[in-house]
This record gives sequence, structure tokens and C-alpha cells, in this order.
Amino acid sequence: MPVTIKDIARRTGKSITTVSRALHDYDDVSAETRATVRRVADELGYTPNLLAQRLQKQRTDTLGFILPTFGPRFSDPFFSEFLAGIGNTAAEYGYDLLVSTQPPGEKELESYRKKVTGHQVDGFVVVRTRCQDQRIHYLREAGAPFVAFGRTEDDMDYPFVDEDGEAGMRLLARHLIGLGHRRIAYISPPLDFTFARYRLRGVQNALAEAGLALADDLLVFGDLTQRSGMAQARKLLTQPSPPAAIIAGNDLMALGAMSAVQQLGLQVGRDVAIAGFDDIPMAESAHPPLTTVHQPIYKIGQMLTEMLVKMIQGEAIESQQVLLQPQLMIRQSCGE
Amino acid sequence: MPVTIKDIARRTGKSITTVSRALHDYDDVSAETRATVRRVADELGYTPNLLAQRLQKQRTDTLGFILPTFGPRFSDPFFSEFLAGIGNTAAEYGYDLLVSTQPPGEKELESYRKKVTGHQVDGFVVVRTRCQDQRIHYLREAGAPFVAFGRTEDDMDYPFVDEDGEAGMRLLARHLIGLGHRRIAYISPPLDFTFARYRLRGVQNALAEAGLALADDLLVFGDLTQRSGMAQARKLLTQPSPPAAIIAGNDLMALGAMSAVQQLGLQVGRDVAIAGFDDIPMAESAHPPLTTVHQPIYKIGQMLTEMLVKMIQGEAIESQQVLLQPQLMIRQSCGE
DNA sequence: GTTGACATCCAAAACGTTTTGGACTATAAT
DNA sequence: ATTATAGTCCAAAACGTTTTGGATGTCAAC
Repeated sequence: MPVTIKDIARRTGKSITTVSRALHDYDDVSAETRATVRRVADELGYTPNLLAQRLQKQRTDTLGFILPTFGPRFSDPFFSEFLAGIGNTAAEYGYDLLVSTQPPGEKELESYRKKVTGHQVDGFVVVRTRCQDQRIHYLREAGAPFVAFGRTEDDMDYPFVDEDGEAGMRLLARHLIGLGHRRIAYISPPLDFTFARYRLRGVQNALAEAGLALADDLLVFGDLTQRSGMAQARKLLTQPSPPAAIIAGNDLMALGAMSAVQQLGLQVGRDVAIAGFDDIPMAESAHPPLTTVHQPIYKIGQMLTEMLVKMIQGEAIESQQVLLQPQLMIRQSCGE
Repeated sequence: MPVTIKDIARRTGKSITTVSRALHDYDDVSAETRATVRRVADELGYTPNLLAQRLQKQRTDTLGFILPTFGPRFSDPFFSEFLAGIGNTAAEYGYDLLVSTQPPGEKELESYRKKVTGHQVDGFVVVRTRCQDQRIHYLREAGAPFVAFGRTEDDMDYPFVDEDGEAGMRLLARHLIGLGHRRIAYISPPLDFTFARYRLRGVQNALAEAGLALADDLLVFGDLTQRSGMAQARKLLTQPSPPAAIIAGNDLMALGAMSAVQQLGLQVGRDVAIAGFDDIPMAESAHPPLTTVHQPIYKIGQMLTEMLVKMIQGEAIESQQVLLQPQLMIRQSCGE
């Protein structure tokens, strides 16, 4: 039923070779033939079978992106913005995007492998790197092109874009210290994420600089969700000697922490300072607006995709490893 | 370099036919041959070339989903949850998900067409239907399997899942009226979205029931983003006679409206009641928690995907058109 | 000793493209 | 009159599978 190149060949009386070449502007087909082939193709409503094209060309013009979903109800604004960055840029370069959702674990690597060896994608965007990241090991070993958002802790010989989370957290913690806070708590994301280690280090460093330390009872762990930010903040605030300021490892948890503060009848910014990291859109319009560290998520998606496409096309890329400098967004959640 | 069925054939001394059939458990290959083929395949690390498989089988085991992004910085928690619903369910049934981002408009339809006629996907999930939806017209005409989240206003002869937004808004508006509010404003999403019409109708009906009417100065339009919710709420509240309650057509705008209220030095729930629609995760932990209408987004993604897969596989589906009954989530943003 | 049934195998076609390596014609240069 | 040179064209191979339609051999039954 669908119209193929063969139909055009039959209709024009030309060979399929000629039709193919006419459609691709080869110069060994006369202007006249090219014109008729084009016309007939239009009349018949021909569109190439991309499967066949790809099988023949041995590339898919498709990028892979596996969304690390934790639990079924998954809703991280971080990822929708990142996805838009990748998706739009991929489209710009004529690439499609094959998206999977897959919680980290056993089957995760299998997903990557299947897509690589099954020739489903030309390359991968890896997101939210872990300290020892099997995905990166595998892709390197398999020789598949890929780029990553984030670093790893071991061998880092691969192209990535990341923001300097350590510097970001240092800025943020210094800001809080500058506001006079001494008891500063930190809600850390799980430490198997590389970014979590950098951010923790940033907090610790800034505190150490000021002669302070991150006491054990002021370091808690959340799972990046708002819910866990709320729970952990409540835990911190109902201690015998609660902190005066709480930094969360990401904005979602910070927003959760703000809820906890308010539920305890306290006022964010006056009674307790709250700060986050990421600067998701929600941060600006939260109440009060959240002090945080900006991360240009959309742009990072863009940069990564451009790098990946260039790698796939064999072009040289200027800088393989980009470390972005963070920008502090001072708003009202830490007081004036 | 990659190992093909031909390599296995050579290694085992069998034909490629036999190898293929051995790998697929046909019963016309001896147990012994099957075993050796399997062993050699494992040794060589064979994985089928999915492109070739698909070309031959004339199906792709891939579902398409085109994300209607508005503007570059796009971040709607609604979609990340929906995407997780589709993605996880698709994976469960062995389907991949091809995601594009594409603002509504000219090129949008071209995206659909290219993926359908190029045999890139077996079917589509269409989201956020419009009153006259070209996408649906096209897919119907092209005979491509698809399901939609939402209805259209004209011909509705296609499989969809939707929530009864009219009923939902009626519940919500009645609730506000029950709380004693008379001047109730509504921030509507653009009316080319079908769901926007239903929701508006729901508000109007409930008001009419109570002998009220939605005055012209109490009906404004936003673009679904938080920013526009804030702007429109500000506009409403700085009028000569501001409303006592504001309903927003979705949660994101409601959250924006809450910000506007607070920025004007008023208190949400006491001075102005605010309500939304969708019940995104953020709604529950907003401050104060947002009264809204629940919409099981993840589950809708699941249901749609299951329907679509069944359609593709030629199975009958029990109900082609599902209209979910809404559930009111009463929280604190409208007072006690 | 033919017939049928069964088990096991495989060559070739097919899916829809692109590319290779010419073939053919007409004109220009020798 | 031969040889180049362009300008057009196309048959066939290739990409890696699956499926079709037998082929071959063995064994039992008649």
C-alpha cells in the first residue's frame, strides 16, 4: 500500500537507481528526468521508508536518552526541561530522539546494550552520572558515541558537560554564613550520584573556611523528591537544637523543606533560611522565592546534543569537557 | 564488525535460514542444532539488528509521542509524569518510545506524517487535543493507530481517555460557592484546547446554578504557565472590584496566582481563595496546599499505552472511549 | 518397492533503500 | 576514423533479517 521508490520507477519508466539518484540530486541525472521523478513522487505522495534507508546507510539518525525514573510516580521538572533541550536541538540537526524510562539497576544496562547493538541509535545522552557509572563504562567499551551530563569519580576520559557544583555550593554556603548563620544543615542527595559528592564537598569547604563544621546531626539524606525534602527538614527542625538554615541538594527538596518549615508554624526566611540548587522555574515563583544556584538545564541539553551530533558525524568538537561556572540566585528564602 | 546471523551460520556450518529458525524456536530444527546455534550465538555475542528485523517484519515496535513544547524553556510537570506513564508501560509491552518536541503549528503535522509514512512508529499517543485537531484528522485519514489524551469538538470517533473536566470544574466551583464566594474569577487556558472549553463550561454552569454569572471582567486567559497565572491573577486583583476567589484552568497557573496574591501582600485562603486543576505533585506541597481537581496523569498514560498496544496488535479493546470521573482535592488554598 | 509421514535442512525471495561499476549515446578532439 | 569526454542511464549487489516453498533422508507401513 505505501508508495515506494519502485512505484515511481514504474510510473516514470526509469530504473529505481535513477529515481533514487534523482531524488538525491545526483548530477548524473538530467534535469528533465529529475523534474518528472520529483513530480511523480509528489503526485504519489512518496516518502522514503526510513527503516530501509537506515538499514542501508547503517545509521539511524536517532539519539538515545534513557530517563532514570525512580518509582512509578515520577515528576521532575528538571527532566522535562532537559528533555526539551535535547529534543529541540536534536530536531534541529535532523535527529530523532528515542526515549526510554528505566530505573537504575540490573535492567538499565540491558536497555543501553539493546539499543546500541540493535542499531537503534547512533549515540546516547547519559544523564545524572553516578560515581562508578556502569553505563559509561559500557558505552566506552562498546565504542558507542555518547555524552554525559555530569562527571564520574573514577576514570573521566569522556565528553561531558557539568556545572561546578562544589563551587556553587561554596557560594551558597558562604552567602548563608555571611548572613550570620552558624548552624547550617544540609540535606544531601544520595552520594552515589557524583554531583551529590561535589555539592556536599562545597558545603563542607565553605563551612570549614569559616571555622565551622557540618556536624553529624546536621547532615541528612533525601532522595531528591519534594516529599523527602519535607520529611528530612522536619526531622532537622524538630531536633533539640534545630538549624537556623537548611541547604537542600536540589530545589525540589528545598521546596519540600519550605513546606515543612511552614507546617511547623515557622516563617521561611525569618525563622529558618532555606536554599536549594538547580533553579528550576518553580524556584522563582515559590513562596517566598527560593535562593538557589542556577543551572542552565535547557542549555546544557543543547550543548550536549550538539557535541553528540558532531561526534557522530565525525567532526571535531572544540572542548570535550565543559565545566560551567555556577551563578548564585539570591532571593527571599534566606531573608534579606 | 557487529556479529550477524551470517557469522553464526558460517561458524555452525548451517544455513542462515536454519540459524534464524533455531533462534526463534521453530520446531523444524533439531534440538541439537538449536543448542549449538544458541551456544555460538552467545559466544559471539550476537544481538539481532533491529533495523533489519523491522524492515522485514514491517513493524517497528515503537510508539510515537510528540511533546507540544511552547517556547524553548519548557517545563511542565504534567508532561514528565505523563511521559513516565507512557514510557514505563510501553517498555512493559516491549515497545520503544520515539519522542519529539514540536510546538503546535505548521511543522507539527509534518512531524507526524514523517514518522508514520517513514515507518518509524507503529502508532501514536496524541496529547492535549485541540477542538479541531489536524493531528487526529491526519492520523485517522492515514489509517495509523493512535490514541489521544483528550477529546475534540468535532468528530470524536476515535479512541481516547479523558477526564470529565466539566464535571470537575463544576465540583470545584460549587465548593467555592458553598464557601460563600460570589465574585469568582476564572483564568482559562486558551480555548483552542478542548479541555479548556469543558472546564470553562463547568465553571459557568456551576455559577449559573447558583444564580451567578461569570462576568466579562472576571474571565481572563493565560497560557498554562506559572508566569501567566501570576500575571493574570495580578490583573484580576488590581481591578476596582477584585474577585474573592480565583480558579485557574490548571495547577501551574494556580501556583502563579498564589504568588501574585502573596506579592500583593494578601493571604491565600483568607483574603483570596485560589484553586487549580490537575493535582500535580507540587499542588500538595504548595503553600498553602492547593485545592484542586485530581487527574491521574500517570495512570492515563498507562491506560492509553495499553489501548494503543492492543490496537496495534489487533486485539479488541474493551472500551474505546474512557471518560474518568474527577475527584475534588480540598486543601487549604480556599480557606477552611 | 512403492507410498506416506516425519524430521531436518536450505536456496531464494522479500522488505525498500543506496551505491557500485559499468553501459550506452552523442558530441568534440585528434 | 579513431579516441576522449560528457551526459545519462541502469542491473546488480548490498544492508541483515524472516518467510516461502521445497529438497533430502529415514523409517514404517502397505
